[in-house]
Amino acid sequence: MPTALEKARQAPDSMKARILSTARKLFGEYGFHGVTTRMIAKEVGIDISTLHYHWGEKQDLYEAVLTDLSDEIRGKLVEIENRVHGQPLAVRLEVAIDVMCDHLFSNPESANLMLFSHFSKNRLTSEIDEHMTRHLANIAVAMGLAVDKSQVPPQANARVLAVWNSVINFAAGESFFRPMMRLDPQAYIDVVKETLKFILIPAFTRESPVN
Amino acid sequence: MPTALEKARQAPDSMKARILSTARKLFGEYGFHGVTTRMIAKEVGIDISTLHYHWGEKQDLYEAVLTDLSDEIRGKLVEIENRVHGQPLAVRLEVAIDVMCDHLFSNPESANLMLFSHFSKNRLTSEIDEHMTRHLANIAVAMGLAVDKSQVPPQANARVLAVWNSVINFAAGESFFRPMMRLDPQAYIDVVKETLKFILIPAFTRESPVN
DNA sequence: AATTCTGTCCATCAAATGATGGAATCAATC
DNA sequence: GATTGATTCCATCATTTGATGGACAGAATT
Repeated sequence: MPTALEKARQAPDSMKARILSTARKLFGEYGFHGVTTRMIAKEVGIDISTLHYHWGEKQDLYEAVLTDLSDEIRGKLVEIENRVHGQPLAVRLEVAIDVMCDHLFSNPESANLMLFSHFSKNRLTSEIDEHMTRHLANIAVAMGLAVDKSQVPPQANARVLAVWNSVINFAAGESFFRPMMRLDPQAYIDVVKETLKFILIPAFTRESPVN
Repeated sequence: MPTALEKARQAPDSMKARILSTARKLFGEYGFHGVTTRMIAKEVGIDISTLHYHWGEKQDLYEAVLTDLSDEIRGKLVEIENRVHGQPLAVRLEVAIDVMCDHLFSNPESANLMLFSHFSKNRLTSEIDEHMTRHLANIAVAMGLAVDKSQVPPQANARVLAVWNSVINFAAGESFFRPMMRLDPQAYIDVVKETLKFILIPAFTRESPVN
């Protein structure tokens, strides 16, 4: 008998997982209201009934997408923390920027989904919000901006948000920014990484400048 | 006989202007697909026919909203440029942050609309995109990152975008960020301004630090 | 072999949505 | 006062959309 954990992790080619994956891609491109259940079903190549059978109503599917995204982000943050443990802040920032950029540019819908979920006034995602709040608190502690992850001062939260947002913006905005800069995809990624380091590192290392 | 210019500037309480204003507010809150013409008409207190009579189809109204927004942004940028002319970069940044924050927090839908129009994959707004591209080129020149506004290097564009986005993010994300930080509106604005200056000014002044 | 369970699709529904034609209202002009 | 033009609303349409009931097929279980 499969455990609850095993059941939760769908085989990646199961119908339920394929629907989730396609829904994630489309919701990331067009937002909740810009996607119809028929669009998702057609992209998967199934009937809408099959979609509803597996995921219930549209909103449930959307929330499943956000939960999936939240888990993925947590995984990336853990990976970063493991790689930079004990390093000085400038190095931590640099690695975090590189890892998050590589990840977000390989998964273009992730950044869009985060923007949609943070900036839409349809605040129907309170559970995901709490996950996000925890992630940001962890980053604040990791960056030395707070000592206790349950008591992060507003200034620390704001600084973490500034970092976090500047990273996801360049990923989510690629379809507008990159044509504007006339860069090919790889050059765009390189310029974004360089720019993020240019902007972010001096702010957090000015007490003891690297140069 | 009113000139074309006078006709273009609607009396602010004319029906056409009231519809535009309400549409702007709602599109800023819920995005293009999240708003129905009936929602706008109901909020104005009129029939949908009246809305269609003045603005044609929904998409035309949406594009009018974006054009309106673009004009407003250009006005603010001109205002900033007038106020900081001849000042050193650190001062220019500080004033720009203050003015843009004050403006965006007084017009909460503006930041959302910009996010929607830049990050949505429905790139139906090519004309507005060109306006935005020009605005960003002007900022690049004003910040000394480019000499010729018709030839802005990608790095300069990226740095301007990083600044620009970090400002509008805090405005657009207030409904998520402010509850997270448990701040009242004024305190939130103050923390945002302080954070933006903390992040942005060191990056652009590290050759000659202020301290 | 009969039964049950799971997954899939077809047909269909009710509500929402974008849009329009035409009547009614009202002010300006003749 | 009649006429014209602009504005507004009511009634209505055709599509789209989210969602469901029920038939059907195949696998698993008895």
